[in-house]
Amino acid sequence: MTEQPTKLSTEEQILEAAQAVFLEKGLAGARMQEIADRAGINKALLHYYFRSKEKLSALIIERAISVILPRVMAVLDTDLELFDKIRLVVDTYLTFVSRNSFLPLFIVNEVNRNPHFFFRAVVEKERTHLDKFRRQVDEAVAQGRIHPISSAQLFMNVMSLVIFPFLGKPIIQAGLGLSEEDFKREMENRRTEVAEFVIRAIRA
Amino acid sequence: MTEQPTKLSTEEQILEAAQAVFLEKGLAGARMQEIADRAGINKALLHYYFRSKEKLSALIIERAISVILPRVMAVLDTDLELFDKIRLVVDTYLTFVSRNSFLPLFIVNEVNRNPHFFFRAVVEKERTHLDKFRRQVDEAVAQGRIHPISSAQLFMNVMSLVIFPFLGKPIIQAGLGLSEEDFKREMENRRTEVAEFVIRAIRA
DNA sequence: AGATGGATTGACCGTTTGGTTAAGATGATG
DNA sequence: CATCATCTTAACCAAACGGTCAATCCATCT
Repeated sequence: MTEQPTKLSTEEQILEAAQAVFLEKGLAGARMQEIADRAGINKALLHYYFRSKEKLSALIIERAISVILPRVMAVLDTDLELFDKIRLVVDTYLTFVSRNSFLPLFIVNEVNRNPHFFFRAVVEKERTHLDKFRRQVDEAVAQGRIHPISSAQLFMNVMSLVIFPFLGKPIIQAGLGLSEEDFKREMENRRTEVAEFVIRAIRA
Repeated sequence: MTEQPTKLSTEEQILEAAQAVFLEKGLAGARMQEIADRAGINKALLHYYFRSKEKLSALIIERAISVILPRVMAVLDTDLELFDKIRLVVDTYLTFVSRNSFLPLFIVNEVNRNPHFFFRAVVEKERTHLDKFRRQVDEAVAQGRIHPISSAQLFMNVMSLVIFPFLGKPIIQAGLGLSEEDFKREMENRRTEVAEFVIRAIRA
């Protein structure tokens, strides 16, 4: 029974602690001391590995984005038929974010606070995937298979329906009087309901 | 031509400056010095009017929420037929937020950071309005006028479609390659498109 | 003019914050 | 065992921060 919980390297311990604190407190609210404490190390060591708060936070932001963005983009890039693609992207995203429910708020926050960084570092290489989705939508409209809708609006709608509930969780919970379990159950329902909602909205 | 831009009282000047800084930098990122500077006053005077950062921020948060929440709730409380109600709430919200585009991010942030405050201070008195909307939806489902959908899911969907684009603006802009004017135009389109999207999705 | 009381200020204070430094562990290598 | 680079620490530092204070300003009233 030698306790050895897959001992993480100091660097990995720091990154996990940093991610936890940054997601919880936000960029400005996070303290280097707290990150060090949670990583079980000294504050000096923290600066030894990652020279400054800025560099550490930039790393965490990039890590957070690069973990979630490709997941969605990969689905949008498949050759699935449009409705199935919508079903899959909704399910993929909701499944993932349910296990990382602080991520959306953090990303949305920092991307708004520093759009340029996000724009250049991550999106420009991923835009091709979106082009494929856009053509697919335009084609379906042209063929009369779906109601006239711009790909931009449809993209926004799917993103909104999938991401927002995690950002607005306390508002929704309070507004509807949902307990933690209630909310979780409703989120589970969304895995199928959102896609069908969208499909009913656009099906010709 | 006596320039006199409706000279605000010192207190009002402070509140406006505080709101601007808090929305821009977030709660933790905002500095009392910057608020004082923007209000054109001394930092000591700032504490003379509002004793601490906490009390000032609590005021701004409450102000922000109480400005936007009743607007939506009032619409949900009207006797309009369901589809018209959806049209109106979408239009009302989008019109208002377009002119206060930093508000949603700020509110979502602080409500997540301190849900209890939000829950007790604001929502409990407003939940009655939502009950009316919920009954209306349940009734429409029972009568077969709309597709089976829980009022919770429908509420989340409308909220999502209306609010998220403002939170995810940089992501959407980058993803779709929209200029500032492009984005603004798409948001203008949403004023009518979102409601019709929702109605198509639920109409039996 | 003098007194009163709220509004306003510059100078100051204690604490917290991100960051540094110099001195030691530690462990692999010759 | 000596060497050397990598880790790790306690102690420290300057700057920034929220907040306070005594002193002034200034309009109003007597």
